[in-house]
Amino acid sequence: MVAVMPSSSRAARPSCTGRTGRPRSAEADAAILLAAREALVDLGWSKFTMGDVATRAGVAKTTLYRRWAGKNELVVDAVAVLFDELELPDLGSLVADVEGVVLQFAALLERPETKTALMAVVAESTRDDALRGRIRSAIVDRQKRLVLVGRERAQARGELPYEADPAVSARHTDLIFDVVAGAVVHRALVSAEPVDEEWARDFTLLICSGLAATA
Amino acid sequence: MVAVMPSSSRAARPSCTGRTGRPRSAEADAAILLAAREALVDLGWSKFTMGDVATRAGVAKTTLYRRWAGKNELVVDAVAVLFDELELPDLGSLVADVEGVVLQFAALLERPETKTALMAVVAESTRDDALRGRIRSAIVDRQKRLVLVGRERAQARGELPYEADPAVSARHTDLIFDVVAGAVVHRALVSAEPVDEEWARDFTLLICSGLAATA
Amino acid sequence: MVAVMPSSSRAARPSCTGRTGRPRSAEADAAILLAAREALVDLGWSKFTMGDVATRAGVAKTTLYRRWAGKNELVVDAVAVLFDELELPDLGSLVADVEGVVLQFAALLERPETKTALMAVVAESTRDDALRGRIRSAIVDRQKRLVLVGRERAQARGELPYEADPAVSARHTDLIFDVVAGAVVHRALVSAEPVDEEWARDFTLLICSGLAATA
Amino acid sequence: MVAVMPSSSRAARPSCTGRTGRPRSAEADAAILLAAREALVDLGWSKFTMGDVATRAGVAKTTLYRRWAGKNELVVDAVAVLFDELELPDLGSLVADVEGVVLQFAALLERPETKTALMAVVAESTRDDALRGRIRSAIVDRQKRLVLVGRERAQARGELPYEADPAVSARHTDLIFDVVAGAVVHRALVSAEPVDEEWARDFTLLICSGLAATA
DNA sequence: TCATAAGCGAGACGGTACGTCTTGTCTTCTC
DNA sequence: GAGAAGACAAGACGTACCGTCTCGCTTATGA
Repeated sequence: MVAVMPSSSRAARPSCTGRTGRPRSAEADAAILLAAREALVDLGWSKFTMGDVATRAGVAKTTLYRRWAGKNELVVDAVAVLFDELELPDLGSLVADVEGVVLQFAALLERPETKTALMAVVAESTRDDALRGRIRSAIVDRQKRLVLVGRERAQARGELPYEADPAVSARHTDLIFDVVAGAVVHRALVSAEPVDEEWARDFTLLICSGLAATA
Repeated sequence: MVAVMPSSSRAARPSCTGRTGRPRSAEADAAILLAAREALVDLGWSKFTMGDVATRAGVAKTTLYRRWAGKNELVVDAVAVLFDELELPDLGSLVADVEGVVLQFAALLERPETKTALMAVVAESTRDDALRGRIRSAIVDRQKRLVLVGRERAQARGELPYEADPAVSARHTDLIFDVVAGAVVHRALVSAEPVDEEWARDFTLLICSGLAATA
Repeated sequence: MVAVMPSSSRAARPSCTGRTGRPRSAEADAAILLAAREALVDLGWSKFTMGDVATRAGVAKTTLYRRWAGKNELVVDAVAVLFDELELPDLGSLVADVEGVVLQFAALLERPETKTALMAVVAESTRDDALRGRIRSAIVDRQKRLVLVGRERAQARGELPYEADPAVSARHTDLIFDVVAGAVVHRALVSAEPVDEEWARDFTLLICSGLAATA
Repeated sequence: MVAVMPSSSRAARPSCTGRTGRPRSAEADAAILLAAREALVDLGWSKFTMGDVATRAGVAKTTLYRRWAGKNELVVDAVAVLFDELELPDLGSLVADVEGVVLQFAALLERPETKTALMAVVAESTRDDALRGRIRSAIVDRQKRLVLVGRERAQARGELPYEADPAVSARHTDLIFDVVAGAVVHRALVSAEPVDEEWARDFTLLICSGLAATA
């Protein structure tokens, strides 16, 4: 389990530079992110409003806007922490590890706050480079660790060969990440079919066979 | 290329049932869908408004709401037709066919109207069963034909074995569809990296190897 | 009691000039005016809509607009007939006659359709000369007969002198009409106090004393 | 001339009770009432819209709705202040005073904003008790002062006797108010004839004769 | 008798206003 | 100077009516 940085570390700089005046409340930060997740659960993305989050958090709207530029940024931060809970189980084989993480990821995407928020912020990010960058650094890149760890374990076990060229290795990492994450997301949210053990087994078999064959 | 049904066939109620009264204008239908695509290109999802579409189409807002319940439904119909342009090229081998359709799909996702709309309506559909059904019937299920055609060709060529059990076959179709579509969408929209020929080749190789190995 | 002309006689000319084609339905006319009065009772002026009247009358909106230019005109015709029911009772003295007609008029203004419609169309008529003319000919001028009859009776009884000059006589008629109608309307609708027998007696006494003194 | 209370004192809630938060703008209040009167002049009642008033006042629609429940309430407040400009001239005799105030009132009713608004809000008030109360307190009751002052002066001059019983006195006040206001309004707005000096003289003579005779 | 012409019900149409909601900023007072 | 409260400008929302239109049908005459 990767250590989770305090969520405020992603928010707009707290009062570091100018040290005069009342410092920002750390409690407010936590309350806002929690309230944002609750609001996502209760309302979904399209009825999610900044005013509602402020009310739930017992905070003034100004306090939200002082920390986040808008609802997109706030929701990215609110949801990102959930993704950090993912971890690669060590089940003794590549196939078992992949299947385990697929099911973990599917469980995460079943949570209403994740389900409704993830696609929404990605949609917004198609027109907002800064938001895309935020999603990438807060969510996407952080989870690539799972692929890296998985490959290392498989290599240690002798299931996959070592790759000498770091560029090829990075390309490989990205490819696997897109395939796994994309397939699970598509199954869960677009096809709207359950990512159950059967599907996970079929999918894992397909991918791992491909990996083994192309190695 | 699959024949495209007239867009009004997807709209709420064409003047089929009730035969009295003034019939709905087919021109209005076409103008609205065109205007909706233009608005998506110009404004993206979050600035897309029904009023703006009405103005662009030279139509009253009520005319939109008479046909579609809201912007979600309208956008699904406006974008669905673009997906019908996809077709599986016959390039002589499974690998080449898959690579071709991956690049086609990537080109479609590069179009600003598709890029911005697809994730947005999927995000909304997580809270709206009717919308989910509409997406499925207007977009998802219609494109599974690509997988079916591809498999048939590969089987005819001897690249893949015939599957006797129709249930297994359907599971297989869904799996491949989620893997291919999901991976391309994730690469293009979440990772926001180009789906170029190199990536398409790597991805196709991985999948086809897996398919061959698990056959 | 003055004979009431059929209401359609006030509507835009029925098919007199061009005599071919299907003639307008007289039943529709009656049904519409009745429905209009019912709608005024149920909804008041501001919620009164042409579409609602059409529905109540079991008639298409076009049928209304073929006969009346808008809701103002329709309502004037719908309520005008109610005013024609007023008549001057012959109670043996000017004071008694005036008191009787005041109470009749007050009863008419208590009816919800009259109450809500009269002020509304007068308000609209301040910006619409044609409407003002329609109100005058359909309502105001028709009721001046009450003043004329009352004066004639009073003159016959010797309570009021004969006026030789017709211009002075007409001025007098108008003055009395405005005073009586205006006072009752103001009491009933603006002050919103009951026009009961006590008020009618006080008012009649004041006016008749004035008439007697200025004669 | 009676002192006019600041118009905001009639608005729903000035920032009296809750003392936190940004206080309501007094400038906005004044600008809105002015804009409302201008809109009445330019457009009349039926084309008068809240949105138009907001635009004219350089204010958002929400700012209007925060203060007034709808156009009825706003217009009552916008027009009420004009009625406060009426005052009873002291011309030495009851007849002259009444004639003076009749002409003043007629001049007020000639103003397009008053003409179009007064009857309209009265019409609406027949279905809205709160509005009726608002009209009464903002306009009707405030102007009864004119009758009271006129009677006091006439009593001081010996033109009218003192009335001992306060109930009779109040009844008398209401009667005279309804007769004078009603007659002028009816002449001006219903009959749509000019309230000129000749009519004012005839009317005043009739009323004062009646008052003298019944005293 | 049958064409012509208007009336009629139904309901879509372009417009416009409604009253509410949300956004992101600003203003006031309190801590 | 942060924070809570809430007013503010801006503008989209989805609904309701308006008055017009376009259908297909009905009902009268008059050729």
